[in-house]
Amino acid sequence: MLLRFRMEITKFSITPKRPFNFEFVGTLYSRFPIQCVDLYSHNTYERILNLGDKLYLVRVKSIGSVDKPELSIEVIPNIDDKKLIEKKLRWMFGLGDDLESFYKIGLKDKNFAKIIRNFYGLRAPKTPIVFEALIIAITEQQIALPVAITLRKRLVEEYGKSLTIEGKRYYAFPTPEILAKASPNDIKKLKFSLRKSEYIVNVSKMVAQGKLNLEKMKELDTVKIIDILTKIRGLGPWTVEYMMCRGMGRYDALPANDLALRTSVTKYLRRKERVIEKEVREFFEPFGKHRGYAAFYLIYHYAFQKYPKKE
DNA sequence: AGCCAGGTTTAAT
DNA sequence: ATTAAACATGGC
Repeated sequence: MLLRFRMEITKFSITPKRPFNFEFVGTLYSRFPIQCVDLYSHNTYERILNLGDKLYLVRVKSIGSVDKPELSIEVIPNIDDKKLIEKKLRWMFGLGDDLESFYKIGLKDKNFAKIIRNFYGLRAPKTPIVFEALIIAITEQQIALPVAITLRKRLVEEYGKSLTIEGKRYYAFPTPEILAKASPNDIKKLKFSLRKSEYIVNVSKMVAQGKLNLEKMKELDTVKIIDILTKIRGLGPWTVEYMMCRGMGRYDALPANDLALRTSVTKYLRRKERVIEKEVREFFEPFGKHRGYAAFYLIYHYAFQKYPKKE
């Protein structure tokens, strides 16, 4: 007779600071039909977290409201250290972000205030570790977002470890160690350009060998981080600044040369010709150290029009 | 069918 | 110090 094991589940809840609109998490991750690591459907966010070299599936649902947020969490398999998961999730959902200060500045502008009201409680999502944001940034260089996401999915399914739960296979984002061992030609087979493949393997090696500690770099000055990282082949200013926002939560960084951002600012200012990087920087100047957050709001204001919410 | 999309490097002027 | 070409896919 067969015994069926039921995987043990850890359950708990998190009370975020208000405002937090959990639905926007879903909108962000289900905008494109292609989903890979961050999954969202049926009002539930799911993803694999790699903690202490073990994989966990985390499921998050909202059981509160924007002004009285409450999240219910499930972790499979059972984990003793709930605090560790909570800390990660608070980071990933941007629950510690200073929305208040950002809103205070943004509300001064009549038009920008409209965007803020539209996206009230939207928090910028962050990757669990900086490395993931860096690889995502490299993947997204110079190609359309849906294309980049397709490529990323191939990379994840080729190199990410996976966990099968309730008959469904969930992929973790590939670790630096795994990508360090890959050959650029293999990654090229996934339809990456050879250059990007080389960038990815090279930087993964540096991280895996301990020559580059991205987590530790969070403490450095913005200029310093950009200085150090842009010396690495394949990492230009855009890539580093994007990584700083998405992976380090450093919103004093601004990926000002981002084409979508330039387009967004152009539309906002009702200009005919696409503004240049310098004008983007000037535009976000009033936001000070929240400029990256303001950029995030503006870009999504227009992105939601271009790629309307699915489901 | 052709142009463009959330850039960076290398190699010319 | 600026400018151009190469990289390469997929969506419209």
